[in-house]
Amino acid sequence: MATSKIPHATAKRLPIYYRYLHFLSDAGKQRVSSTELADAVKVDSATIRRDFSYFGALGKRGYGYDVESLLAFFKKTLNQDKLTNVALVGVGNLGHALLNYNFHQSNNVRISAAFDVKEDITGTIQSSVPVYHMNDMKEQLSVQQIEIVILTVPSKVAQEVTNEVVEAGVKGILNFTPLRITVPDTVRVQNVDLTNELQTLIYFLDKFGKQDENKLG
Amino acid sequence: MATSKIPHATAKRLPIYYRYLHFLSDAGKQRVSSTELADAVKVDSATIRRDFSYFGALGKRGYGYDVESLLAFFKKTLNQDKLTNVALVGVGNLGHALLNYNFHQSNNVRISAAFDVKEDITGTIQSSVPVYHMNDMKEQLSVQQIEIVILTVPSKVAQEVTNEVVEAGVKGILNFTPLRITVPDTVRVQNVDLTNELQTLIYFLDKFGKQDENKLG
DNA sequence: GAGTCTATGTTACAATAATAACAAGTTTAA
DNA sequence: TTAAACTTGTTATTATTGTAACATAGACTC
Repeated sequence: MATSKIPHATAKRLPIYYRYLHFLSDAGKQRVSSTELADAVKVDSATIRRDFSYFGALGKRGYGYDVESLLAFFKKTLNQDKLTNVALVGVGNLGHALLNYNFHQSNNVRISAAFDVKEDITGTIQSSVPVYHMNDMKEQLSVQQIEIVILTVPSKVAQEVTNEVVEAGVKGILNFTPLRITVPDTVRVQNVDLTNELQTLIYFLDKFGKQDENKLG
Repeated sequence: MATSKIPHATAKRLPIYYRYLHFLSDAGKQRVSSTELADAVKVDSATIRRDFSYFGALGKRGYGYDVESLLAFFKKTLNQDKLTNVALVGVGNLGHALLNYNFHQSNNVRISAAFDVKEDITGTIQSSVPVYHMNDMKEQLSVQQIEIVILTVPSKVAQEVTNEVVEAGVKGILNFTPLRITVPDTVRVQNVDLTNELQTLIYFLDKFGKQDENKLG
């Protein structure tokens, strides 16, 4: 099957396409061209056509892509046709915000359990999500057959907690801690590093600034 | 100057190196090798040496890198030696979490102003940050000479607000909205798309799952 | 229904990034 | 002081990603 050798770079763009198709569909648009898409998602039109072509001929020459059928195709490809249950580990500032964050809106994802050590919230329901004590994590993850975990614990305990969720059979971790956690290669980690993003922005900004100065000088 | 042609991929890794050097310094370590670093930050040791070499010869053969001097070098390179003031636009769930998020801890960044339209929080101070009304945004951004903005507004108004901050002279936007905003090419955008990250993770997970099945079958 | 127009899918090319390999300094130990 | 061990910096190689170009299939017009 062709889908087994989708380039990483392509795979990362699929959700972006998917979301914009959703938007077009909601707006009642029937067809869309790669150029139009390119403008909206800021990806070169040739890249878009190339990305799509890995999945076969999804469009029609001289016409473009049919919004509904393309949307349906990506829905299936991105597993958006079935609900994915995930767990949130660490209900601090960021964790709380993610509980409220509407992953479910354009995304068929639900946070079905949260875990923390703080006695004042364990046993309660936060933003419609039950919060369990970390002691019960392994059991709950197994029972609920949760394969994906959002990690928002303090970095001090990040590796320790990671080991635990891996033992519980988790296969994917969305890692919000600044640490690069160690996992067996059957487990996939996606890092979201807020500080990094900001620092990178500052770094590039400064470079640009200097260039501008040169131009002026 | 060599620093003007640092590859993008390298630049994105600099903050990761910086943070780990910080950790090593705090732990009192004197020296570190590329292999050791590689293990901690999950980047190939050759890649690390290559990355570093863009900035000149930072290490010593047969010895490794001196933690303190490397840290000092990156501190300067990443502009961590001076405080960067940023503004937060949109004080919703995520915005609130980011106000509490400790950017300042290992990062010399401070959120010095926040903006929103909600009358119940404008004029108040949230997590030690004054919240202004969106109507005063352009003025405040200019007065406070803020060049970087964290964008956490509803996607509906994302482009509109973007235009405004750009007019106010902002040069970098950390975009948390799922929309790919349009800016002049003097402005840099760094996208942080939480839904995307999660979807990408789900996508890859599914592919791996299928592969495993094949292996078993 | 023939001709023009349009936008895909693909092929060829260019740029960027990652990895491997190793020569050349430095350290360390004897 | 010498040699073995180590680790960088760099060069050569490979892999990945992005962009350009265009032939081709199909849509649209009259």
